[in-house]
Amino acid sequence: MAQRTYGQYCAVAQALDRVGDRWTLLIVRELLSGAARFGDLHTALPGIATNLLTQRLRDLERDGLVRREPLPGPRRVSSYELTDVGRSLEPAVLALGAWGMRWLLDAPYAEPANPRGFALALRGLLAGAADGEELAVNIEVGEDVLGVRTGRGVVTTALEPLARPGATMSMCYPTLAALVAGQLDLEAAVAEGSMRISGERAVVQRLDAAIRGAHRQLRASAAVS
Amino acid sequence: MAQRTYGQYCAVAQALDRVGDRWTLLIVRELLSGAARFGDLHTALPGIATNLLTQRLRDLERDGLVRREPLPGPRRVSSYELTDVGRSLEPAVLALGAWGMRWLLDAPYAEPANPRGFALALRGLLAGAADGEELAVNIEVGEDVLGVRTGRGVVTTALEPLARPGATMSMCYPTLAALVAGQLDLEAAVAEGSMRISGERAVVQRLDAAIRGAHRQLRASAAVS
DNA sequence: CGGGATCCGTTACGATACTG
DNA sequence: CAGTATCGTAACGGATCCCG
Repeated sequence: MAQRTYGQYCAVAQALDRVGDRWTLLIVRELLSGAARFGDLHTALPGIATNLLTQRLRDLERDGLVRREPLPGPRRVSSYELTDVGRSLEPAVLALGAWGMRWLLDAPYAEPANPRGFALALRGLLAGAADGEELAVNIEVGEDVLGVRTGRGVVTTALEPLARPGATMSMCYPTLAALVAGQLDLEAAVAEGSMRISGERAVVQRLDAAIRGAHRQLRASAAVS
Repeated sequence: MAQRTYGQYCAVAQALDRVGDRWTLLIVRELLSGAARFGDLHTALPGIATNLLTQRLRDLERDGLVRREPLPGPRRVSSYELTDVGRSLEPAVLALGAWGMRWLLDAPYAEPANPRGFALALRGLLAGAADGEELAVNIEVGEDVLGVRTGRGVVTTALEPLARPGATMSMCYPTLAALVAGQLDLEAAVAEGSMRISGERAVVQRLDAAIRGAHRQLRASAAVS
């Protein structure tokens, strides 16, 4: 938001002056799962015009949320990644996602599949629910592998597989969506054959318990409505 | 955002489809401190056009975040207040504010004074820092009185004075701003005469400690930048 | 006077085409 | 692939007017 700023003496307004523009927070959402190239972002943000994506990235760079790094190689290809300032938006993005989740709880899965979105969603789900649990799981879904690790107060998810996972789960995106939205639990998914599991069964069950715990919290806070 | 929706299968996008429009989250911010009338909102949101404020309130009402209630009296005056769905946005708004606070830490106070904004800011500051502390303080500032109460895991602030506060503080808005921004602590403010205190001195000191604790956390997370 | 509705110029956005 | 250029459309901002 270069021109239309609120300029209020208010922290929320200051935040929105940086990330309140259309598409901006969704770009940040993507980058919260790691660096990305222009084309990655353009794919993950269906409907954004290329000039607008350029504009937003320039704004974010100017405001110190995003750093642009030229990739090695002959072609002048850049990679965009969050600075520490940008990354520190994660709690706010997760809080917004926790609020917005209620409209997905009963929604059918919709294309296109967004690996980064699911990585972030899992991080948000597990952040409040998996304290103390030490888990390391790879989730194979479509072409992608999400590495999920929870520890003491820390949850990390990445698009890279973990080297030594306690277990590996394999499924398609609609199944993962149903799982994250709390429409399906692991038992049922395995029973109906939409998910395959290898590795330690107990690890998977603790993950399931954590996810279901997170949904209990979500449903409880959404039920007031 | 009626027309331009993201429509993605993503909780963040769903949230932004409801509160991602310009001004919308600032309207919610205002209403988080209690019901308000059209004119109150218009005053608190300098620069918003009246037609736009009307439009946003209608959108929020349609999406179930805001309820419109006719006030008693001959004139057909309405009051707008958040529904439970709307109120459940508070964590996200506070998280955004915590992130945006860094641009206020070294900024000079700017008009206009926004009592509701300060009430919310205090809530955000104390939410993470005053656990266990039982405090009840009235803050007299300008024409307004902010009632601040912290208890076990709960912080409430309102534009109403508390009936039996442990202490009462009196100051002007720039002083309150400096306090909330961590530019000034209570000792200094009292010493320089910009603040008057009555009631239990210990209560005020515990409040001071809580605020300074909150700023330690803020500075720590912002220092990474 | 509070609470809007209407009108209109300006800015931002969205779609597509084009270029190094 | 990573943008730039162009252009029609939708949203915003400011002012004015209206109505009880």
